[in-house]
Amino acid sequence: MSQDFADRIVAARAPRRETKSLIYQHALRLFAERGYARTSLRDIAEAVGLEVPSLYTHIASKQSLLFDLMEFGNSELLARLEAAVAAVPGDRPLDQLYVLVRENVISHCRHRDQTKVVFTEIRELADRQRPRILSLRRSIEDLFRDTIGRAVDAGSAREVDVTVTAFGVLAIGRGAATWYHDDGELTPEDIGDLYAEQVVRGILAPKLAAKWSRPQL
Amino acid sequence: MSQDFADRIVAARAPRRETKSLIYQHALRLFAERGYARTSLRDIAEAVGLEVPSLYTHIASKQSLLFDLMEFGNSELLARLEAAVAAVPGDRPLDQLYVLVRENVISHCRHRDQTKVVFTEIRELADRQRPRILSLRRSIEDLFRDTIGRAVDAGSAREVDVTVTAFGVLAIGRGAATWYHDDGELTPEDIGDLYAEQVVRGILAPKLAAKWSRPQL
DNA sequence: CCTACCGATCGGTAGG
DNA sequence: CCTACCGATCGGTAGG
Repeated sequence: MSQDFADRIVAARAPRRETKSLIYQHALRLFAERGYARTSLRDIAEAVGLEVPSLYTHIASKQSLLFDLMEFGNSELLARLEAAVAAVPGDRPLDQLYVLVRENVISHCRHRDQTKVVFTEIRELADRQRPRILSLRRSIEDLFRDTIGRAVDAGSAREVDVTVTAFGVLAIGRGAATWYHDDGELTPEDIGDLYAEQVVRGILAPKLAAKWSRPQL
Repeated sequence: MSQDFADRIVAARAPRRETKSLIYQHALRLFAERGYARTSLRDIAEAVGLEVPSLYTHIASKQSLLFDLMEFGNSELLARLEAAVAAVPGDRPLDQLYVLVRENVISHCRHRDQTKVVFTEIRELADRQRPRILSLRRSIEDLFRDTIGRAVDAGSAREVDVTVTAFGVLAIGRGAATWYHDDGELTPEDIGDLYAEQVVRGILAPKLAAKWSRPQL
């Protein structure tokens, strides 16, 4: 066995974290651009600067790569949203909804690749992997449902269908990821404020319409 | 050449319209379920009850099948939306917006497979085919932009960003296609009314908030 | 981390 | 509308 061969086998047994990170970065970008089914392991390997079999030092399969990206993407979004709600007192549900919608829009604009992959490629997961991702997604939906529900219960919002309203709000955020560009006139914060105000006014109790104004954050 | 062979060649030269229709029906369903890239011509042929080469009596290629479905889906939606707006006088832009949002939601709920394919598979089109589809999509967007813009100009709506608002409304409709089920409690019309009211109230001039009510259709 | 390789599947064609 | 077939590409493995 030559020195060269030995070095390469050692490299395979002591995988570099940096390489793994590059694999995930390029996989996310390529999955978002072309879709999971149209991205081959050859594409990913080439982007990273490896041969295909070398990828298997770092990942278990193409599918596990997708699963990891989807789990991280959903978890990160959920954490951001929970932090946003927690920053506003619970007795002001309309303001909580405002920051929730705003943070959701901002996150989707800032992490467009994550959004595209997370919401387009669910059907590509194995049946065994899917429940975990759906569960995370449901937690996000529940956060919106709960906040809207408390605004209704407090009499600050009209008696809207909580689930349908929540789904509409979530769709607006995902939509932003499909058209937002960094070189546009509006920042993610601008867009977040714009949608948050429309959503709150859309369900606001009419008696509050004249005096409601955007929360000072 | 046997009688049997001759019959089959004749059948190929005189394709039945019914067969072509079945191919498009099953292709739409399968593309919506699994995605274009994950649907093989073998899947489609099997669903229709043919062998793969027989498909080519009716279609030019897999890609042309997708293009035809996307062109039809977008054209049909545009026609429905234009009809909805035209049914309301032009001097009532808020009511026009209401019926526009409502019809958009209803159409997406009723034609979920079309929605899924039309908005997910654009990247699968050839560069030569894509402009035609993007042009149809832009006409739909313009219809919303124009209606919202006239509501703003008339002073009935706040001075919102017309494009961002239109994209939000369109996203809500597309979103409905992903979660609506025929066996739910709400009809497409219910959901259409719900979202239409939220959208109109969301941009309504505050001075009109107390007295605005859903248009009688 | 690489070379060499494999079975499966793909869209599509030839020819009748 | 079918049988027979093809070159390209896929995810992944053996072995060092």
